[in-house]
Amino acid sequence: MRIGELAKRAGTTTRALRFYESQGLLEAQRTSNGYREYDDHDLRLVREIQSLQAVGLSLEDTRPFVACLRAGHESGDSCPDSREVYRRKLAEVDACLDRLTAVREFLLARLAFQDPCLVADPKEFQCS
Amino acid sequence: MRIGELAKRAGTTTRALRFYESQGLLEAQRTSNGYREYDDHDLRLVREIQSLQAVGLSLEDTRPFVACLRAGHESGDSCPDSREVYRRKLAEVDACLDRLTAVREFLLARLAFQDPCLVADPKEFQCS
DNA sequence: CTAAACCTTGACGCGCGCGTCAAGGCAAGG
DNA sequence: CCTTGCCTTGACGCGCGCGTCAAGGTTTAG
Repeated sequence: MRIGELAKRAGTTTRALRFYESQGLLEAQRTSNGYREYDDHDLRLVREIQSLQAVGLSLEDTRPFVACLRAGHESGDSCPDSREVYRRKLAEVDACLDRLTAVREFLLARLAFQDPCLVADPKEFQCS
Repeated sequence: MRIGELAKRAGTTTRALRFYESQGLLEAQRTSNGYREYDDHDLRLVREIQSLQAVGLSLEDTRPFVACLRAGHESGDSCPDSREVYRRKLAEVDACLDRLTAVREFLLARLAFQDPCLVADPKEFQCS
């Protein structure tokens, strides 16, 4: 299949596919007229990239998964490098959760602080 | 005080302060030679901006807080517009927490089982 | 007098994953 | 023949909050 059909079947754009190729994530055969030619295996690679991006991994982070599939493994995350990416991302997510939880509590506190303005001295807290 | 001293006292850079001015967040008097001149009130404004940025608010979101302080209020978050920003940000944070929690569970599942199952439909997992 | 250390405006760079022209080649239908 | 709809490479745009020169002017210390 050519790039347009691959894009359609993967639910993405030709621009994205060409970008993946420029980043060395996706390769393509070329027909005599210079058109890119893909097969179902390439579709599988693109879907792998998409699902990983959906989880918040960067394109760079998807590299080991793609390499793992290219190496013939059934799933992209069965290789050590891929699993290391998972672990690193998990640590990032945990840190992010902590930070956001703190931010959330800060916001709740600030919102609650002046809500009792109806009870407090109206000269100190202005609610308009 | 001039811009260098304000930057030092606020723990930021002159570039940031000039950028705030270009965004209409910070104003400055000018001396005869064209230098910006600030006072303690401006320092207060800058600190307000910084603390809000630390919570994850964009510069645009700090605008109501600065305006609130300029209007003479004791705290930047005592005005309705500021509180609305707080509420909107809280909703964002809550949504982000939900997404990150889902991502975390996905990562844990993938790491736990050597033989992984297929990914669910790719949804948006974009979190700051 | 010179050098250092301030200040000014203006403009480009960066990360990241593409979107969006631009300018053209190739293949097939009418 | 022309149009339509694919395809090619190349290059700039975007968001956001500044960093980082560039090319000067001003003030102060020695």
